[in-house]
This record gives sequence, structure tokens and C-alpha cells, in this order.
Amino acid sequence: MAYWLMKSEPDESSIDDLVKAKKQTTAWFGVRNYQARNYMRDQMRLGDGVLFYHSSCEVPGIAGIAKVASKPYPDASQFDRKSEYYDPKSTREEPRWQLVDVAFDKKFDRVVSLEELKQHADELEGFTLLNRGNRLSVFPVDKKHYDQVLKLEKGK
DNA sequence: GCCAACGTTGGC
DNA sequence: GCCAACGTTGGC
Repeated sequence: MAYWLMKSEPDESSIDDLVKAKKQTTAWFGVRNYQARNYMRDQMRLGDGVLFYHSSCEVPGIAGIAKVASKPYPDASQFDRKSEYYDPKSTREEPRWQLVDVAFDKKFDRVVSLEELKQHADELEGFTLLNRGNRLSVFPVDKKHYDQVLKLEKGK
């Protein structure tokens, strides 16, 4: 089983939205970066753990945990002319963008903020989120870092 | 295939 | 709103 971090702007889709969603599951639409897509398309497996990260908000940080809940399939928004994620270069025959569904697992009692994570940079050595200039919205996380985040959330 | 210009991400 | 970092585009 692998672990991932997936970023979302809470204005757009937050951990609370996932709680309220039908079957507590959502399609992770709108990723338009090839590297992020490739992780979803080629490497994610059902049941993989996902750190749900809130970005571009008052307190950026990890808000909870989700699980990969589907195999990859085409992102419908790429075909929707009215969507901000519409991609005129994509076709139904050869869709460019793939996504997975993500299911709610757990909301943290408190957001483990980016600031707090930075304060624990020693234990989190190598955690991609803390790398300089990291902008990727989907990337793999080592189990040790995943576990460390859970420990931090519990105040250990 | 290089690389300058431009666009986007995302923290601050 | 600023801007560093980095991805993408397009001319050559």
C-alpha cells in the first residue's frame, strides 16, 4: 500500500465537502499537470492512503485522511466547454487527463499546518511537501512521513 | 532541441 | 497583491 499527498483549495473542495459528499467520495477533477496525472493514472491503487492538504487558504496544512477509491478514469471536466478545466486539445477517443475517486477516511481534530510541519523538518527530512519550490498537487509520501504526520496530529 | 517569454501555483 | 519557483509554449 502506498501513500500520497493531494492538495486542494478548500474554497473549491475541502475535507468537509468530502464528508458531505454522496458516499463521502469525490472525483479529484481539475489536475492539469502531467506528473500529477501520471501518479493518479499509473501508480495509485485502491485503498492507498491520502493526506488531504488544504492550500491557498488561511492556514495551509493537512486537514485529514482519504483513501483512493477508484481506478483511474477520464476527467469529465476536460470535455466540458463551460468548465474552467476544459481542454480543447483533449478528445474522448484519447483523453488527456485522468483522475481517481477519493473517499473520506478521517478528519483531523486539528489541521496539521504547514508551519508546524516545517518546525518538524528534522523528523520529516525528505518529505516532498517541504521541498523548496514544491508546487506539485499530487505526489507520493513515504510511509514514515505519513506516520509522522499522524503522530504530530495526536501531539506526539 | 534550445530557451525566452509567459502563465500558474501557492506561501506570505 | 507580491513574487519565487517552476511548467508550458512557441519561435527559431
